[in-house]
Amino acid sequence: MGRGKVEVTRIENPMRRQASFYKRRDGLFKKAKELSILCDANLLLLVFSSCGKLYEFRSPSHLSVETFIEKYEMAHQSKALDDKCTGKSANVIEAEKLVDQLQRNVRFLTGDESVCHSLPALKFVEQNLEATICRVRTEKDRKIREEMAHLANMERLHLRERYHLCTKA
Amino acid sequence: MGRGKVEVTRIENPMRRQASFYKRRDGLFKKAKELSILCDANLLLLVFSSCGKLYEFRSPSHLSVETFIEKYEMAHQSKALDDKCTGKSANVIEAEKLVDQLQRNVRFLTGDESVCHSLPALKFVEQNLEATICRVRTEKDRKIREEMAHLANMERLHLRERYHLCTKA
DNA sequence: AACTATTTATAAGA
DNA sequence: TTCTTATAAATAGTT
Repeated sequence: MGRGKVEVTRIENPMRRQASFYKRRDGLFKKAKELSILCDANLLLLVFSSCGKLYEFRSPSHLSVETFIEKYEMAHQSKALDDKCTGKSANVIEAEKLVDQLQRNVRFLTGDESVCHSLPALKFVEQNLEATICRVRTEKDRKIREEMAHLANMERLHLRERYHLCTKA
Repeated sequence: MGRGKVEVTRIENPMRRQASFYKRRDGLFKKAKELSILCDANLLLLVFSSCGKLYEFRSPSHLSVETFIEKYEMAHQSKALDDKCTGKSANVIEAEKLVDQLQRNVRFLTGDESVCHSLPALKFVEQNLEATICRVRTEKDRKIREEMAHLANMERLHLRERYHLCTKA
């Protein structure tokens, strides 16, 4: 692309690296936009320069970065579900991953790192967390009942089997 | 790019659109990779084809998509903080946005949509939420105490002022 | 998948 | 930065 073939390795000269960054960033965003329009694709592009500045492109059909992440998570959900069905021991690992992700978001919300939230904001978050924990507990209780019913059924079958053995003897 | 200038508008022919998608997607990913290596930039690229399939690129220095989102949130945090300092009424709107984001993540975890989580997973999530709500409450209480102290101080100053007025008279 | 005529991107220089 | 330009790279249409 230009005078002389480019070898894909880090540009050591900082000036040239910066110049190249501007040009290639612009080029990449242009290409991203074209792909989304020409081919009707949804896409998210986040670029952080080496000094930490953020540049962002989202295809217009999507409202927010979060919407993309949601879709991304959806696309991974089926995989996670498969893992669950095959290797049962992967359950906890999966849960840990999910919770870790939640933790990160929560850490952002509650702001361990010097963000001071307003009182109404905190009240709002608190209420929301209460509602969420309620939902999780309901689901947990349902699961427990389900498991107990399953055990009870197993027990019933087992007893019946023993009964048959006894009558045969 | 190619035989004839391209006008940037949706390709209506589905076959040609699909062909173009493959080529441009590959091109875009190549460019993304080059930018990250040549210019030492961190970047995330998520592409969803029109039929919903996900293609992803992350610069190697980042471990996960979540890490990117975290950085993205950080880059927006300062802006949010500014909003808070200027227009105090923006507080609740900001909180609502944050909580909405949390809600989305939580919805994914608790799975309103047919994902059935294991019992250990749910227990883990529950414990985690309990810890979180505890943190939020602590912060809320701190805020309340802070505000009360402020009011008490105002009251004290007010009383002293009245005392001066009385002694003068 | 491959080819190839063109357009497009961009590295280096000004 | 911004523009110019020589050259490499991408890709639309075709096979």
